Amino acid sequence: MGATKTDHFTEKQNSIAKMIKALGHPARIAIVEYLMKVDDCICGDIVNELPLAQPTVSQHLKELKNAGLIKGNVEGNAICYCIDEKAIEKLQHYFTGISAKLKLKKNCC
Amino acid sequence: MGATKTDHFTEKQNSIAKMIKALGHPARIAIVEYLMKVDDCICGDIVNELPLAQPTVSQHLKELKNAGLIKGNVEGNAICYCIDEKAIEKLQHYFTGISAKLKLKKNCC
DNA sequence: AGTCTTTATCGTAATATTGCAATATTAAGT
DNA sequence: ACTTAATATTGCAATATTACGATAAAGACT
Repeated sequence: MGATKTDHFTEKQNSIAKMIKALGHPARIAIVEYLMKVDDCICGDIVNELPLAQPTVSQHLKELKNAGLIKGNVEGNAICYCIDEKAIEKLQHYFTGISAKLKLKKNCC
Repeated sequence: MGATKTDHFTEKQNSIAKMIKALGHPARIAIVEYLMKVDDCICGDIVNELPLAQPTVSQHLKELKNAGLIKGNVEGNAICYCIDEKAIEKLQHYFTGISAKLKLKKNCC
């Protein structure tokens, strides 16, 4: 085995898991945090910022993009990557929802 | 290679990535969502709820516990697993923080 | 056209994850 | 002590992820 059995779970569960999984790596957290504080978002700057080789960073960016967490814009020679605000909001709402429901519940442990 | 280079990132980045990663699997999302809506949280019920074999579920529970997302309480013969509210809140705050900062910024893409 | 710069892709090695059958462990009930 | 029930651990096969060197692709510049 080794492959996740996605077909046994709901669309929603798979979809949210995919987004969350994309952020489940320190390099990708670092990328998002960098994009958050910077005004122009050039790929090359990200490569310089991270302690990883250029192909590795490129791969991480691809995964973030694939999960819908960032968007890429061709800017002449370079590429400008930005956080997709809506995706982050989706995650925020997901956790806010869980938190709210937990507060209405008495936890047994 | 194949191993994440955690030593090149900050403690915070590694720590949040670890929590997020633990949720980045539909089975573990399903477990958390199940624990959220149910009043007693017996391991056996989770096994029955999920479309996975008992050892697999046990492993997922272990990962969630290891990441601090759930707590386990021995309840006689069975084990009661509950969501750790504080962990979820931490995640909620993390995403709320990003969202808030993004709103103060003009995104270029 | 040739060159430089920037980013992506390919190929591959190392490691991690997923999933399960078999087995072990632990506590309860008899 | 024996048996049953619930959960964990072990061992292993299949697959995925991470990382990077080498190379390709695409646009800018001369």
